[in-house]
Amino acid sequence: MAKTDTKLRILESAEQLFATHGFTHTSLRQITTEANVNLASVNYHFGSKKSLIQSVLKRYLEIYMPLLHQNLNQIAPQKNEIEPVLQAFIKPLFELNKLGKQSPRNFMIMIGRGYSETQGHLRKYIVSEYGETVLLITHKFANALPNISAQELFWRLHFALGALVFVMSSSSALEEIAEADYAESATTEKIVNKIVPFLAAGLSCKSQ
Amino acid sequence: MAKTDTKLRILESAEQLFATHGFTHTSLRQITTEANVNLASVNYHFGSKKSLIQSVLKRYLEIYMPLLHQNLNQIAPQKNEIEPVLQAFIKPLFELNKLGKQSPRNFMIMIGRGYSETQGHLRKYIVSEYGETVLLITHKFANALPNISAQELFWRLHFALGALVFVMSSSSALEEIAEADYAESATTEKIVNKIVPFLAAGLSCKSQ
DNA sequence: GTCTATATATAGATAGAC
DNA sequence: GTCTATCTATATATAGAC
Repeated sequence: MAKTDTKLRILESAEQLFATHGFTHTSLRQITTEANVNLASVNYHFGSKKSLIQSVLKRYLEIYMPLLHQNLNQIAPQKNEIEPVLQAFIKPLFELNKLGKQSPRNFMIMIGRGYSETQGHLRKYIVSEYGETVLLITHKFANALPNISAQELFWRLHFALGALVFVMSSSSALEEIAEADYAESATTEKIVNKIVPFLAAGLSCKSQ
Repeated sequence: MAKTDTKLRILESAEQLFATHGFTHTSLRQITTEANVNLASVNYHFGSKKSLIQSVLKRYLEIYMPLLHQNLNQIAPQKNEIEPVLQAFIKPLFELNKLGKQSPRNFMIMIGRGYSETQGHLRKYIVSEYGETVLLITHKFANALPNISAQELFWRLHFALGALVFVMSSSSALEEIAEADYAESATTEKIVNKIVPFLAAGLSCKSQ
């Protein structure tokens, strides 16, 4: 066990615990115990807990956002063809499997928590750091949904994000129920496959 | 200021703070300061913080669930007529306005937090306490969506719940953005009106 | 029922030896 | 870079006077 990977060990344990229990429910003591490193090493390597949280999210965004950008650039969605756009979000999500088995799920949960627990800081960070990709996102959706106004699209995209984040956050509880009630093993990938047509229909519905 | 309403004052302050900051982010000191009562009175009236959380949720469920049951009984949804079913959930939600202006929003947020912060305890409580209404819910949805299997419906209902809970939780941040970017005042009621057709389309989409 | 004072636990952060 | 020991802040909960 090389001592130089202390920083990485902290990142991996923190990610897992943040996704499971939330940022504030997770103590530095839990993280360092799980990572098998000393308590003080978090502050040595990251400065503070807040900075550790940002590092964990950054690690994902640095992989995910360029892949998303690339995928979005490769599609030319036709009118009302929304599923290819959604797939451009899904495919790079599962590229995160390379970091760890639970990473796609953890990433989504942290995005959700970043929205509701950090007073919009995460959204501002994404816009400032990945502004071009954010523009590309709205552009591709606007192409696929030319009849939807910008503000209507704004709300629908957040409904969609919410549905995804919520099932991921509650997925351990929901998976248990699904398995008990329907003898169905519900992996992250299966849930995502179920949610794509749901979101596609919602995003492209007629406005009243 | 009658001293007998200490219990009510605690409930109201707790509700507001729980919805804004979450259960664990809210301290008994914050609650009692906000309610202008003594710190020790929470434990006198409720026994513990955990029990206070349950009391706050109970207060809403006791009003909401019978109204929901009644509304569901009054509809006879035809095939693919999903909006009346959704309206049966929405209408009693705004009956909670009687308790306070922010109550519908707070209730939804607490339902969401109860799902992801309490390891499924809330869901078990609802099923055990309002089992008949839960059965009625699945029954009405099954009537409106006869081609959807039970487990597919299970997931779709949770996607819908997630979308609703997420926009409510993030609504203060999202409202700010919506107002800044689209000069649109986004009240809880407006958001709900936007989400109903979105959810209706998603719930009744064709399975792949 | 309400108050003060305090017990008890646990959090994040840091100083200083190695 | 890593460790022990500890500081400081804050949390829930309670004992006991009034």
